[in-house]
Amino acid sequence: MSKTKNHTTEEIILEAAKKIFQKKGLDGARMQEIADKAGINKSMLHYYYRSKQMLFEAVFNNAFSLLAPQLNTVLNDDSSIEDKIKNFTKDYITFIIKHPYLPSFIIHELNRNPEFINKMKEQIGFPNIDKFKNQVALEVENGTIKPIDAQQLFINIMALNIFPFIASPLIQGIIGLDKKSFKQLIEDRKTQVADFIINAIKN
Amino acid sequence: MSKTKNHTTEEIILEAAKKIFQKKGLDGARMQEIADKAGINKSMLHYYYRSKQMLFEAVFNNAFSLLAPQLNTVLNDDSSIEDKIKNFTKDYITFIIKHPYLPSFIIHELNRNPEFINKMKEQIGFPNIDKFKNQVALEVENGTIKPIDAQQLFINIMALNIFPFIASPLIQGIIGLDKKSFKQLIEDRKTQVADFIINAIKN
DNA sequence: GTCTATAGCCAGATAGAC
DNA sequence: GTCTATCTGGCTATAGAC
Repeated sequence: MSKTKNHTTEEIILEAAKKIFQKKGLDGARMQEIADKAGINKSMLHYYYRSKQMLFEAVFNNAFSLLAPQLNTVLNDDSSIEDKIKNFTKDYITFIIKHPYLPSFIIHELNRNPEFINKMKEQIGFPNIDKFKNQVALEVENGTIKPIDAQQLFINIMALNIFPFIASPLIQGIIGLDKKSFKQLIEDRKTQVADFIINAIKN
Repeated sequence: MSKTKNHTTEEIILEAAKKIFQKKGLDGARMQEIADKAGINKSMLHYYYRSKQMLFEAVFNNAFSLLAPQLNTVLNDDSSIEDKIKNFTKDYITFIIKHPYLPSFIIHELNRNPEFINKMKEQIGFPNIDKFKNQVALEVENGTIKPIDAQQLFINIMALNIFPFIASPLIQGIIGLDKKSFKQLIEDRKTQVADFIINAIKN
C-alpha cells in the first residue's frame, strides 16, 4: 500500500515540475504554476529543491535519463543495423507519445546552455557511439550496407525520427493537415522511416 | 548615401531584437538587453513597437519570411526532384551559417504558441505543398523514383537538413567531437545528405 | 513538514522634460 | 524623437508561526 500510490511530496513536486518546465521552458515556467499543478504550497518547492534553478536541473537530469536509453537502442544493442533501425523507429513513436515535450525540451535547453551536456556525460548510461562505429564499419566491409560514415548515419536516424515531433506545428501548417490526419501520417512513419533508411544504405 | 548605411532607429531596434530573441526566446529576452545591443534607450523600444510582445511578433514574422523561401526551393522550384534535393541540401547549409539560431527559434516559439502558424499562412509566400505533391506523383508514375508519399518525403528532406543544426549540442555531445570536427561533419553533409535521400528513393 | 505573510528585486511600461 | 525618472506588478525566495 505504501509504494503503489503513496508518492512523497518530493516526487509529486518533481512530476509537476516536469510537466511545466517541459512545456514552458526554464524562463517561461512559474514556481506558482508548478505548486498549483502539484497541489501544494509554493514554499514547499524551495523547501525540497532550494531554488528554481536546482529544481529545473533535477527535471532536466530526469528527462535526459529517459531519453538516453532510447538512443542507446541504436548504439549499444546487439542486433543488426537493419533490425536496430526498425526497432528504434517503431519504439521511438511509442516513447514520444508518453513524453511529447521531452525531446524539444532537452534540445532547447541545451541550445540555451550547451555546457549542460558535460554534466550529463558523467552520468552512467550516457550514449556512446563507439560500438555503433565498429558495427557500421563491419557491415560496410561485409558488403551488407553501402559505405557510409557511422556518425552521419546516426545523425540521420535521429533526425528522421525526432524532427517530425519537434517541428510538428510547422509541418502541420505547411502540409495543411488536421490533427487526425497528422496522427495517421506519424503512424505510417513507424514503418516508412525504417524502409527509407534501409533503402538508402542497403546494398 | 542615405540608403547604404543610414538605417532608421526602427530598423536598428529590429536587428538587435532579432539577435536577442533568437538566442534567448521570448521569455528569456530582456528589453534592456535589446536596447543595449541596439545602442539606444530602452524607452525607444516602446515608442516604436509599443510592447515586448509586439516587438517579438515583428521579429518572428521577419524570421519566418526568411525561412519560407528556403522551403519553397523544395516545393515550388521547376527542377527535377533529384536536383531539388541536391540544391536545397547545399543551399540550406549556407543559409544556416548566416542565421544559426533561426530554425530552432521558429520551431521553439511555434511549440509554445502553435496558433502563430495561422497568422503566417496569411502572408504571401507561405510554403504550399501542392505542386510538390503532383511532381512526386508524376515521377513515381514515370518510374524515376520509388513509390513514396510526397508529404513523407518532404518531412524527410526537412528533417535531414534542419535537425543537425537544431540539435547540435546534443549531437556533438554524443558523437564526442570538438567544434572543428563537427564543422567538417556538417560540410560533408552538403553532399552526403543528398546522396542518402536519392539512394533511398531512386529506382 | 506545511502553511501565511512579506521581503526584495527586477522587468515592462509610461510620464514628462527637452 | 530621445532621454531620465519612476510607477506598477509579478516573481523568487525567506522568515516565522503552527
